[in-house]
Amino acid sequence: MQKQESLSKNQQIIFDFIEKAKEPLKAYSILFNVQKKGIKAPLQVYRALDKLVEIGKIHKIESRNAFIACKNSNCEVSNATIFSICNKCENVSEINNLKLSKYLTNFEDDTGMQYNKYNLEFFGLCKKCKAK
Amino acid sequence: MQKQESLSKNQQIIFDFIEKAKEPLKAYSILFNVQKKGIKAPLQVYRALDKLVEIGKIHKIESRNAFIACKNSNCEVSNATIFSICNKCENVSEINNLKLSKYLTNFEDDTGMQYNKYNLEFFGLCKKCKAK
DNA sequence: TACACAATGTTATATTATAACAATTAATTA
DNA sequence: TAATTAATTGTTATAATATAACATTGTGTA
Repeated sequence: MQKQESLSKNQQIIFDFIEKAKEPLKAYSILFNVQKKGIKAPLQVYRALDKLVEIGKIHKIESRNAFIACKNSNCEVSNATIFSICNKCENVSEINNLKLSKYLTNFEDDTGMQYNKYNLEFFGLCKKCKAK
Repeated sequence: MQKQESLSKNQQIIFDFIEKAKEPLKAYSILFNVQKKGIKAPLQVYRALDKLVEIGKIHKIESRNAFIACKNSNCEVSNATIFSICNKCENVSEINNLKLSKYLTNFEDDTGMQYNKYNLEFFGLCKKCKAK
């Protein structure tokens, strides 16, 4: 059985497209763009996206319903993500801050709940938009 | 002009319903349940939800597309939310941890971006589900 | 009272995502 | 290598989530 060392055909097509992009992509925008590669249906896209998220090659920006390639090798292990989102230009970037990620990974509340995953999204104005 | 000290009719109906609920509610489930109160269209629900989120009376659980009443008076000021989500029973609760929220509110990365809002969702198994 | 703006009502439609089922491909193991 | 098992694919239909556009009504304030 495939051990996810390599991606399947559709997964590879979709990952390549997301990785090349500079901003998070929406599922139907991906669909539109990979139709020339033979991917015709939403479900083909969503299945690949699900898998890619699962194995940590991409992340979903929940507040935007969009997908972005992982730039942080740690994520593949931890399933933990931290993003910075500009509310004006919609620029999204992954925050790679060891101190913060450690803090969150080790976080325990008083309920005895055990966390194996978290997703954090920071919103604000990026440097460029602030200057305007 | 109304200063949001009081809610409008639709806002109040929808807030009351969400506040009574013990779990996060989806927009169309809210719609179905408030139809007897005269709210007939999705847009009426979404408009009220938008406003209630904006003024901090409710929060959106982004990963679930669901809405929950705020149990933390600080949120109304800060727009900062931290949730704990059980992946099995789907129980969601707001984490009220001053140390963590301060840490996040004061967080600065090296991009010079200024954050005025964040949303954090922790995932795992709650005590009950872990025991099973 | 007149103005400005928030909120409402309504219809239509856009966007995001999954169900269900059949067929195929790839790794495992007997 | 044949049989087995699981992942992946293909396809059609449909469910679930959310917004556009426009007309109207309510409410606070100058």
